[in-house]
Amino acid sequence: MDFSGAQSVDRALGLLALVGRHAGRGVGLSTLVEESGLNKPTARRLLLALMRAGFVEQDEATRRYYLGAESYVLGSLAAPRYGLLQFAMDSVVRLSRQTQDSAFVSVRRDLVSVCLHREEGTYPVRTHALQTGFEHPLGCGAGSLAILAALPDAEIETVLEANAPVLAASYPLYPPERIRADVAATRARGYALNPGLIVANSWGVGVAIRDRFGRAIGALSIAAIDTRLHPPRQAEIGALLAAEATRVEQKLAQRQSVYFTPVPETPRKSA
Amino acid sequence: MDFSGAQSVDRALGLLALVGRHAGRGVGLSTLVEESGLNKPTARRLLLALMRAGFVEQDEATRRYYLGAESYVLGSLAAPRYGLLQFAMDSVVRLSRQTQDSAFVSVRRDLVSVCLHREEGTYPVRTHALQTGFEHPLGCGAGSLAILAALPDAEIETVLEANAPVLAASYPLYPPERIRADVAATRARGYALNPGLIVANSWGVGVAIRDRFGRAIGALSIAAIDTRLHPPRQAEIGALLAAEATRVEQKLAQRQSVYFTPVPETPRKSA
DNA sequence: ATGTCGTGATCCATATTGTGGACCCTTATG
DNA sequence: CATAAGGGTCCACAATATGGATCACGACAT
Repeated sequence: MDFSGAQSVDRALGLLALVGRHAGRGVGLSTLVEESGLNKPTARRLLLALMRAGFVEQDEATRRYYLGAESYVLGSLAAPRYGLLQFAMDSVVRLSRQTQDSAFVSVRRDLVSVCLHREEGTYPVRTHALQTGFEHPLGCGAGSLAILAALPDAEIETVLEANAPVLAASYPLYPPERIRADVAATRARGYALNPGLIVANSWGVGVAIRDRFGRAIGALSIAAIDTRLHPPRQAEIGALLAAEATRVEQKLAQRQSVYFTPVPETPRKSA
Repeated sequence: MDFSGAQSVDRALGLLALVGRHAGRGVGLSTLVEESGLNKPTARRLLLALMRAGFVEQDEATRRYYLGAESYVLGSLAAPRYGLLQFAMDSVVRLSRQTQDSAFVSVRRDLVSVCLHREEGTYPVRTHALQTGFEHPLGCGAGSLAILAALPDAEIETVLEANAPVLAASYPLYPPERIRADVAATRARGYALNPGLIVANSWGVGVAIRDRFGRAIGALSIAAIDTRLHPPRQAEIGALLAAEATRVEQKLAQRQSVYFTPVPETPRKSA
């Protein structure tokens, strides 16, 4: 038993994450096969295991795969430690109401940022470039860039290096130098701007959310078509985002201190 | 490739669920070995895989295992489908304030009920029989019994049969006939009562939460020492719980209909 | 100091376990 | 009614996980 081992577990967990990224819409087997790089029998076998454990469910009629109840239970149990969504929800709703555009919370997950929630705007022309579950390398997209820019310089370099292959392969508009420049601009401005680099005409403004120790753990952002994000409105929205980010940070700090209250070990029953 | 297969995945997912049941407190390796029935090298190897994927984290200093960020992300992505906690949170807080006792939301997970959140009461003498992450077979404990009693009779029998081994092994005070009687009493009364059967002197009152289709998916409950749960107060609390359960059900019904709005398939980037 | 118990982590020969190319079935499509 | 696209499955092959034994560390107790 050296370092690695348990390869089927790695693959299964990768699949599970993949199903999660499609939550809400559901995924077909062939999409999963394609995105995971596994082959059909293997993917299916692992999905059966995930279903046995309740982490994934399959719609009998459409045969599409969705996250299962156990995934939800697990996340709820992890919430005291990482509960960004529950504290950011109010802010996202408020932002979307105030701006009439779609608002988002994203969370940092290692080298990428994942969109946890999208609150639909009321303005009739909307961009659907970002949806719940979508992920982008840190630095690509408004929220994602806001998170990156809030990291220490050394960490930024580590992240960019680790992301280099993905960036080169799938984000042609994002060479590392461009991201470094964006980081500088973000810091100078106070908010991150994505001028339609992922989907043309779909612009975004984002601000980072930090934990009690000052580490960037996520971001709030707003997306709209380019004509609705001219510089003066950018700055306005940037200020709104910053104010809401502060509120979220306060709630987080409060709950985190509760969480770190020592809890005595207790006997338990297990199934 | 017949029906089963992917056994290491089954074990890994079992371990993951187990770590979740200890979330907040963290678990040591030996506890996991004991509770999972695996042996040390295997458990460790699987935990390494879970850590590689970010579902589990290990505290460098204490070597205890906790749920990781990916678990949280996954749960947040599953929330639109199963979001009980986010809709019940308000009610639980209110219940705990009103009664001064500890209040809980539990969710049904197949044959058991899992406590998703405990809101501490203010009354100085408190029972700690139920904590976040603990699970009991359906029928054992106030919330758990409330859920069971809300199921169709046929399903109750199926559940009791499937749970028979666990009940016999770990719940000596809960023979199936006793549970059947409790179900009848619960239905007659309108709320479930646990008269200290899991931990002596720790009583509980619970009411089920149903989804839009009338299926019991979880429960709200209150726990206190026996002297604080004499019959008149039981009934009072039962009414409070029923009122809050209705509120949660309304929020759920609303959000569920939003969820089922068709969403067009969209191209995505994946890491 | 030093013995010993509890816990965490790891080695490595064994055989059980997963792998994936080829194939079948069902449902949409022209 | 042909054809394709997607979902699901078989089975010979070999790579993979398994777990008893062992080591490493820290916390007491002597």
